[in-house]
Amino acid sequence: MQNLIDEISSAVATAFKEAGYDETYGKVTVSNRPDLCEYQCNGAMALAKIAGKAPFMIADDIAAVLKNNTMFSKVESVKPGFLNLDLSPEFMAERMNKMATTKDFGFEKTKNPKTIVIDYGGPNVAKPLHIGHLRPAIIGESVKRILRYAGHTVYGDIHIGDWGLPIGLLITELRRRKPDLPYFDESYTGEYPKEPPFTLADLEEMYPFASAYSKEHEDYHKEAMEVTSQMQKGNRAYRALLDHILNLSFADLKINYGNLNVDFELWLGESNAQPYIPDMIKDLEDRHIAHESDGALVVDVAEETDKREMPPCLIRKSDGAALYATTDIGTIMMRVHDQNPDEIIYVVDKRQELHFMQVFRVVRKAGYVKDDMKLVHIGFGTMNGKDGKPFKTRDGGVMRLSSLLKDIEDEMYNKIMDNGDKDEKEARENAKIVGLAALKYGDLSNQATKDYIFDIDRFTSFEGNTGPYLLYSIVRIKSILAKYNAAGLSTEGKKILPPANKDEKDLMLKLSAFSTMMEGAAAEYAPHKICAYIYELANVFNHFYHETNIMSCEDKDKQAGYILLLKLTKEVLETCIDLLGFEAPERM
RNA sequence: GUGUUCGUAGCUCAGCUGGAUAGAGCAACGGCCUUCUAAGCCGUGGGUCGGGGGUUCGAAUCCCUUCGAGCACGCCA
Repeated sequence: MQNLIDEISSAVATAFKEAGYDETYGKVTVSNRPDLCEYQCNGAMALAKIAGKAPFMIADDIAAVLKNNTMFSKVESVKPGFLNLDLSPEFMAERMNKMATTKDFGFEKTKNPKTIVIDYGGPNVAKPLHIGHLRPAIIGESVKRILRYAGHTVYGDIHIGDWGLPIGLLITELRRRKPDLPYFDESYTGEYPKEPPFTLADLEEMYPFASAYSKEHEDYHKEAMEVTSQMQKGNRAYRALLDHILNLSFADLKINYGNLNVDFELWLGESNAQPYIPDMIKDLEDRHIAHESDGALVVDVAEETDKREMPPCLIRKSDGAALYATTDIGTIMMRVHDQNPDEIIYVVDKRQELHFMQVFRVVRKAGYVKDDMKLVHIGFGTMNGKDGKPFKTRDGGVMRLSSLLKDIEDEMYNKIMDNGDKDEKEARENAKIVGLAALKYGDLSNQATKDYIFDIDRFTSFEGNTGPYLLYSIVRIKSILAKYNAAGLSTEGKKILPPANKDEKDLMLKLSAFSTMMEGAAAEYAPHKICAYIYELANVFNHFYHETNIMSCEDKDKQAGYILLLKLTKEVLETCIDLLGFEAPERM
């Protein structure tokens, strides 16, 4: 079903044509002066100069044509040349009923469905998730859901860091501690044990130790580099250890991402891209796309139109090792081979903008991606503390994600209990659900590209533009729907009636904006647009709720109409929060 | 140094493909619970949209300039 804005626009455009003007000026927008009208068209003013006619005269002509259109209850041309429009209640009701009974509330899926890979994880093996992994997970998951809702086929890839020196360090440290393991016996030819010789906790303790130790001891560092190199070349024992490390890490990551309500279709990592690298480097050399510079192999990616200095992209170090960019190029080749996507989206810290610009240019220059392949870097900003500096623990360290989640859950729990809830078990469960919503909404309601201030008190507040406020609004609707059903009433055969007052109409107008909002959110990868929308929707609902007595309404047709309207509101809100990656409890 | 992002109310943020009086929330102050969850609703005060110039009938929005802040700039990932 057509967008409301488009439907109105096309009616106005037709009027422009009928009045003898260029119909492309018939664009309608939601009014920025709700006290004056619901929708407005400013086309007459833009057209005035070209048409050589005063803008208000044009607006008058258009208004005259539109006067008889039953879509509108008010058509007015105002002073400089505004065209002000109100929709008729009957048209509004028809629109609502259609919306309530059409799939996805009448939102039309894209006419050009794409295959998209979205890269939004980036954790490292054997290291716990920390605060730095929060934004990519939250934003990436939401963007994935939004694009999927828009009709695309989307694969989320965790893109785990499982290839570099960290693995070498772990193996080196393991050998130092347990030299007698069969993995370190070069004459050993049998099967390696199925059970890992360490736990995840061991690994999490070993890595920081090894990392620090290697910085102090040159020979240890060299050994780790050698082990890394051997592992990358396919050393059987080291690969077996890598598998153990990966298995433990994956299991743990699944739990931790699960707690965030985040999941991935592809559990691939840097190691999976390695098979593509040797041929890729050879190809770049053979075709003289890459050349040597100070002993390293680089690809020039500067373009004439560059305003900035564009340093070449390094793809091989002078010691022969691959780097970050090399792996990312290999990963793109792997994705082209496996999913053949039309678009790849990276949800990665904005500080890496230059890196992605270089990588994207290399793959284009080398022709590794089709010309119309879209490569996007959604660079998100830093999560800062209240002091405006990057968020840290009290002692200045990097906070674990699990600690952060626990802090928020506890904070929520205390607030719920303070609020007079007596059931501790339910309070606990709700604290988890509402806490996650508080966290995600707090993050997503900001534009992804901007830095933002993480303020646990503000995010978990029940008041204002917060996750909890939205959930509360949904719960209120659920409660009244339950009461209606419990009273043995039914909306069978009933319809949403034309709005009788401003509160009803405002709610309907806001609901009608859903499709347009979704199009914008999908086109711009902008979860914050959904946040802004549901906040406004919750506001108009709460206002309506406050002004309207539903259960005590004598007129059963009217009452059923209200219920249907609330049901629609609830479904739209629930759909939206699902796209943001959280859910509402039954009661609060 | 070069480039880039940003600067909107005391605080946290929307608005930025140009339109009518720049919007929310928090904080402050004042109302509304014997009636569907007051985690709600209503109201009051608070802004020369960093400064200056330009384009335009019209600029928070586009262009230039200046000040201020963050970030990135070949062998880490």
